[in-house]
Amino acid sequence: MEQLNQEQLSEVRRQMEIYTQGVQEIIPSEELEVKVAKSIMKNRPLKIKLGLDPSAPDVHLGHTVVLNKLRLFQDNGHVIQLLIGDFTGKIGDPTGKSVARKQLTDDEVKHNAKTYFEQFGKVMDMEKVELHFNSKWLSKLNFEDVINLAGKITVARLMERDDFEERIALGKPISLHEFFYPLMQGYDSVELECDIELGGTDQHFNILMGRHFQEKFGREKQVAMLMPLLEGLDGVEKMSKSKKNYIGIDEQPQDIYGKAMSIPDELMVKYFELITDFSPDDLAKIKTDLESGELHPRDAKMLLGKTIVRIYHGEEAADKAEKGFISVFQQGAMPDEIPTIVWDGKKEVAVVDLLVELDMLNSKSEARRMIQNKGVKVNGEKVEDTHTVISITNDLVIQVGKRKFVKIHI
RNA sequence: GGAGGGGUAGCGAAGUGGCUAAACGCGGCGGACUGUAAAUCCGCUCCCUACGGGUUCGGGAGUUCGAAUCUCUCCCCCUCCA
Repeated sequence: MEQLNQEQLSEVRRQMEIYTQGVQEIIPSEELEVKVAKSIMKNRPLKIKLGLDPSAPDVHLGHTVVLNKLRLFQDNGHVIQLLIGDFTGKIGDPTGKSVARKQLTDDEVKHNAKTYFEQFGKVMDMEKVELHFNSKWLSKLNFEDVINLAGKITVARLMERDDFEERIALGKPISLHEFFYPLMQGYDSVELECDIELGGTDQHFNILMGRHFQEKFGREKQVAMLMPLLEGLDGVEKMSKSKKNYIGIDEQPQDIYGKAMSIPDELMVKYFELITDFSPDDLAKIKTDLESGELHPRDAKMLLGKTIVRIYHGEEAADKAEKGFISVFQQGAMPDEIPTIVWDGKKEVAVVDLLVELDMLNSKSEARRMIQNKGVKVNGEKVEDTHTVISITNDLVIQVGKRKFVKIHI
């Protein structure tokens, strides 16, 4: 290999520092540096792949851990390859569930891809992103091709996958088709000739399959970059839509702020590290101040909430969200902005009916319970009796629990 | 192809003719205390025309005064052997 000059060498170091920050694992880490060096020397951008599940298009903060990293590559002139697993999605990820994933129509896939595109735009420059669908090549393989592909990997190797190992130990079933999922993901990397594949640590096995197959097909092997998984609001499970423990980047500022405030303290630092734009120095200061007690955990969390809102909605919205939070939750006032619902029903309504019609609760029984538990307020006054009848007036405010408010307009 | 085990509320799991709208645990929700954190405590957790009524225990049909519990049948899942 030709020698890098001094300037190029420091450029390699600069980029490496950026890329490796906050990454859980790089496999193998030396190769990343080689790739970056080559790219700089030959002035050829690296291709960074990110695989996406076409069935869950709501982007939340968990995704942004990876997206932020991609963005850094993009900022330095490298090419991001977004791969929509439209074909793979039909087979189903081996998650231990017996229920087969429902097949998506082409329209749904397109729609979901578009949603990704719009939401990713908040983090990266979509103009420069390459978009791919793996059905393009996977749907063309015939049975012979598939057998050939399968011949390039051993069963023993496949069974090393944590999930499979676990299920074998527990005596749970593994369908044969599930073995093909890693094969397909690996083959995608062959097709895309990617230099790096990014993903969460849960993608460890699949991403290494990319290396394996690239080698079998005589291509240059990709580097695996694994980002830590972000736990959701419950502090235990990985953030995901199905667990309902997520903060969506599309959500309202107040909601984002509020949800951020409800994360367990132990998670704060991790959130700061993975989903905010603080510099390593700032992060270090927050950490030490928290430890010394100089920074109250509550205040740190408020800073976190404000920062997240700022990133996705701007400075102004962040200020507003914080002020709203202080007045509503710390001082018990009513929020400034309450969703308004136009009421064209009767003027005199039983509370229980009202709560259901406003869609604040699912059934009258639930409404009665909620009232008995002292969780319903009308214009700030607690409703004591389940039989209460409300006279509807303009701007009447109904509150359920601590956070649900609705204002009525006639 | 053979043998066996199983499908109960969001999940896990009791219950095997009336006392079961169904124990218990988890989760979830509300309240108290707080910092919409943790811990703790209290209450709730099928629906409704609500001191009562209606529909629930994989689907359907039956036996019975009465079934999640018994019979038949269909569907689905799992384990072991070949």
